[in-house]
Amino acid sequence: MPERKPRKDAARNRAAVLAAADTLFARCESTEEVTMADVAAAASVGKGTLFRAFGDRTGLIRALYEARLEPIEDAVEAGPPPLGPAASPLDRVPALLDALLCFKLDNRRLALALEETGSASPYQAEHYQRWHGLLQAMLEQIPGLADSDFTAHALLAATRADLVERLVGHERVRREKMRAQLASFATRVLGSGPTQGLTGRGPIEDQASP
Amino acid sequence: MPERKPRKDAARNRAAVLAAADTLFARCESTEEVTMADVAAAASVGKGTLFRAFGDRTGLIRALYEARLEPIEDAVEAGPPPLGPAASPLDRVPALLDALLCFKLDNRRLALALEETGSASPYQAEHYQRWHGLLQAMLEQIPGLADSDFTAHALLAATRADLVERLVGHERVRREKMRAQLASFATRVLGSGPTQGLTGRGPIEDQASP
DNA sequence: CAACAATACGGACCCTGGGTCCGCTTTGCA
DNA sequence: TGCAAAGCGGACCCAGGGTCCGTATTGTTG
Repeated sequence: MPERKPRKDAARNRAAVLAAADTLFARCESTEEVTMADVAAAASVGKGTLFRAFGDRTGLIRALYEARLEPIEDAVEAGPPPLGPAASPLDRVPALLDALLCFKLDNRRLALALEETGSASPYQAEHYQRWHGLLQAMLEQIPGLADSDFTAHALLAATRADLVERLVGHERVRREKMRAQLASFATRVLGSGPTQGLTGRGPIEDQASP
Repeated sequence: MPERKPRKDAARNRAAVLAAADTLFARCESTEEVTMADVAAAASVGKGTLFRAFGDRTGLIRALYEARLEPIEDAVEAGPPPLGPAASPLDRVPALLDALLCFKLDNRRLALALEETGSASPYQAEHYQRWHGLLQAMLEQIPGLADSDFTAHALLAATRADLVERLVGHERVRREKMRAQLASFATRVLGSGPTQGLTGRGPIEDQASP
């Protein structure tokens, strides 16, 4: 494959931009108040460099987002139950939703930015496809559950960044409460209770937004 | 109250703008490709007039949206069951969701535009509050259902414009199929089947998008 | 080490598109 | 018919995403 290794300065600049963007996004209320010029300035880099490295605004946000998402992907792909592949669907579906919820709680700004960016919102993001496909496959293994495609979408919709933002930032719902509510909702949809409850702060450690 | 009646030409222009915007939005794939200048030109009106009448882009879209929404609001507020207030919650919740879904199916572009506009998406729209409040009140009357606030949000999330757009425009799910899936999903969440099924094209007649 | 591609840099520049301003026109009341 | 008040419209403004290209770095080759 044509994977050519980048020049040293290019790599350094890319990292600087990522770090600067991360800081800036975390500091402000909405990512929309951070301009590309701001990011470039904060990273001590020219706009040209910024755009060459990430293509466009969406590319930058996506890069940031996917880096943060990696731990969860690993945990789902090869981690221990209830998130990992060894768990039974009845446990794993709630676990996945909970992991996603926690992720959005910890990365509100970023998730919000990504789901708003572009036109067709989160549905065109490649990782959405992954979550949906996985969830659907799990739902299909649950007896008596039809419409796995739609159901997967509907369950994921309950973890959307702007809903989370609304509940946490506006209605002041507490983290644990929201996790419990989502779990209970999922349980209802699945048709019977899971074999174990929620514990701890979240399935994956991650830097919380300030 | 300080409700002063507008001048005749102002009223005419307002109507012209509304009509022009409607046509333009219906014609294009995404409302984002329609600029305010386009709307003004199509309505044979200056940009100043346009902005004076609606404040800003969001105002225009909202005006269009709320006009379309009125029939549903009436039906919910004072219509016959299962949408009207006489119905039991177990019938009315699915009916409301179905009405909302049909509305979004018939007004995809518009709903999409509104839910994307601004930052905190649909949750800051005043009509969302209404649907949510109503739904929550109904859920509270259903025995054995906790977390009515969250549940209402989650159910509404399943009718979000971009999800509808995704299913209909991308996955090519047929209208009736989607209605059935949503109904079935709602049923699951409510904990038991409704006392009647779906019939007809939709609860409210409305111009379909071309 | 010198020379030279190839690659990257960066900030001046462009352009779209939302929103404003203000001199002119229309309306409608007296 | 006269005269405010209300409204009109399009020239204008400006933020901000994205591009361009002359210059600077890199690292490779003899």
